[in-house]
Order: sequence, then C-alpha cells, then structure tokens
Amino acid sequence: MDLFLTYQMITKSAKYAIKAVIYLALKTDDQNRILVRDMHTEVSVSESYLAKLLQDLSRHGVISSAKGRGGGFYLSKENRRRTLMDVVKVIEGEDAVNACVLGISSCDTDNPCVMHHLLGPSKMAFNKALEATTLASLVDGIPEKHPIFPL
Amino acid sequence: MDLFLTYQMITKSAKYAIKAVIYLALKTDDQNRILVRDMHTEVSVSESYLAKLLQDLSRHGVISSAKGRGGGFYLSKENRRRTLMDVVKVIEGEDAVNACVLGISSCDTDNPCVMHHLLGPSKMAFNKALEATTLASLVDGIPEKHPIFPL
DNA sequence: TCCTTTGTATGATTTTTATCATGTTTTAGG
DNA sequence: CCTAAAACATGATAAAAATCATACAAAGGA
Repeated sequence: MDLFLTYQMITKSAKYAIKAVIYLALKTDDQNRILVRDMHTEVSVSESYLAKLLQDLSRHGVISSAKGRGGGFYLSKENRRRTLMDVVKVIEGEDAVNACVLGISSCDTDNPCVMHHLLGPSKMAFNKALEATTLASLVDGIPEKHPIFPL
Repeated sequence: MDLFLTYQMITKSAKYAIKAVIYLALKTDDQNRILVRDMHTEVSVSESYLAKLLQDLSRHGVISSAKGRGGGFYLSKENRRRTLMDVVKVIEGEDAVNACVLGISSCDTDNPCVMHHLLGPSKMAFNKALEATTLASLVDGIPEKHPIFPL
C-alpha cells in the first residue's frame, strides 16, 4: 500500500529502474553478473516486473546482459558513462522529458505558457541533474561494504 | 491521445485544476461567477470531471462557489491569497508533496537516500515555486483582453 | 410554494499503469 | 549434441487514475 502514488517527478517504473541501476553499479561489472532472481528484493519489486524493466534497459544499451548459463545483468565500462536521464528516457519514453509542466502541446520556449517561466526552471534543473549524473558517479562515494540496499 | 502521460511533475488532474484556477483568477470575483458548463472547454477537460475537481477545491476553501440560480464558481479576495501549492495539495493529497523522489518511505532529511542530495534540491525548488505563487500573482501580467485560453 | 438552476455527492465505466505468468530463444557445460 | 540455465518476448490480469453518469440538495425567482 503506497501512499505516494501521485505528484511524482517520475513514475514508479522509473524509480525501480534507477534503484536497479544503482544496484548494478555497486555490485557488477563485465566479469560479475547478477540474476534478476538475486536482486529483485533489494529493489523492492517483483522478479518478473524487474526482469521486464531490465530487459528494456538492456535492449537500449543502458545496461548489459548475457543469456544462458553464467549469464545475468551487469554494467560495463561503457554503461557506466550513461546517465540517469538515459534510464528515465528508456522507461518513460523519449518525449516525456521535454513535455510542458501543464501538458500543453503548443508550449515551448518560443511560445511559452503562463507557467513556463514559473515552473520551467525547476523542471530544467531536475533534467540537468538527471543528465549530469552518470551511473558511475551514482555510487562514487559509497563503499561497497556500506549497506544502502534494500532501497 | 496524450503523448505526455508520464514523467509528470504533477498529475493530469492537478494540471486541470491549475488551468481552471488561472481561468477563475482571470475572469471571476465575488460578483462575477462562472458555470462549469461555460469554462470546461477552456480548460480542455470534460464538464463533469472539471466539476468534480472544482468541488474538491471549493470544499477545501481554495476557491468559492454558490449554489442555485445565479450561482457558480469564483475566486474571492481571500482565495486569491492561496497558492498553487494549496491547489496541488488538495488534488494530489497532502503528503504526496513531501515524498522521496525514489519513493522510499524511510527517506527524509535526517536519513537521506542516495538520490536525496542529487534530486532533492530541484524538487525543493519546484515546491518553493508552487508555494511562492499566489493565485493572484498568476495573472498579474496578463491583460484580460489578451487571450491565453484555451490552455 | 413550486420550479428551475445551480453545485454536491456518489458510484459506474474506461483507460492507463503496474504486475504477473507462461512460453521461446540463446548460451555454456557435460 | 543434449540439457539446464539464463535472458527475451508476449500476452493476461490487477490496480490505480481518469472519466462519465445519475441522483440529490440548496438557492433564488415567479
């Protein structure tokens, strides 16, 4: 029973994806993969739903995966250069990020709506933060021993 | 067909409410009321759904209403001192506003999650903007003749 | 007082999002 | 090869949000 369903900056799915990506950044690399089965509880989501999200991220090259025995999900060196924005875009869709705060299709920088100057900057700040945060930097200050999961 | 359903700062309902409140600020006062019937197209939402939202706002004192013949919805002098945050809280619920970006229930200022320092500030900026904007100030610079609706 | 006009309250329906389940494909080891 | 272990793909179900519809209550005018 989640009390915080609305007023979301991002959807629940994207939140799961971000948590998962933090987990992968912390625990995996090309040699050390992990199974959905072994991480879903840490992300506080069901195995099959996390699988779906990870497949989506993998298909778009944000994370890596290997099929078959010994396979699993992991973050490669290249993956670590991707940003949180990449994660959000895969899950929420490309255009969602640029949408007007009021959902007005005709609103853009040239033809701003009444709220544009008001809420635009903070939305932009949010986007900038997502863009500036590489997956690598997510876990920079976190010593592997320090337990931050489950999230 | 709305392309911008996710990655929302606020829900569609709150967006309708904000648009409606801008409309009321622009067109009404204690003497001049307006019917849902006469404003729903300007807000780009159905009559009955807008009615529900306005009733919600009215019940919480954010806007005013009068029943019966000659009635309608309007913004009183006092209403105009309310803020966008009041509108959002009525529609989204009180606690939604303070929720963690990752939806972690144990996350707060004392015990911040990994994303807190990263996205917290821009969320806070967003909240501050909502709080700082009175309904009166929403239409400050807008001459009544200048058509900004439908939104 | 009665009738029309309005908002109010409540519940049903639809659409979207989230979740679950089941089968398919690929890979590595024996 | 064959088999088991893994991701992948797809569709079914459940939950939540958005939308619609219908009956009720209050207010004002004739």
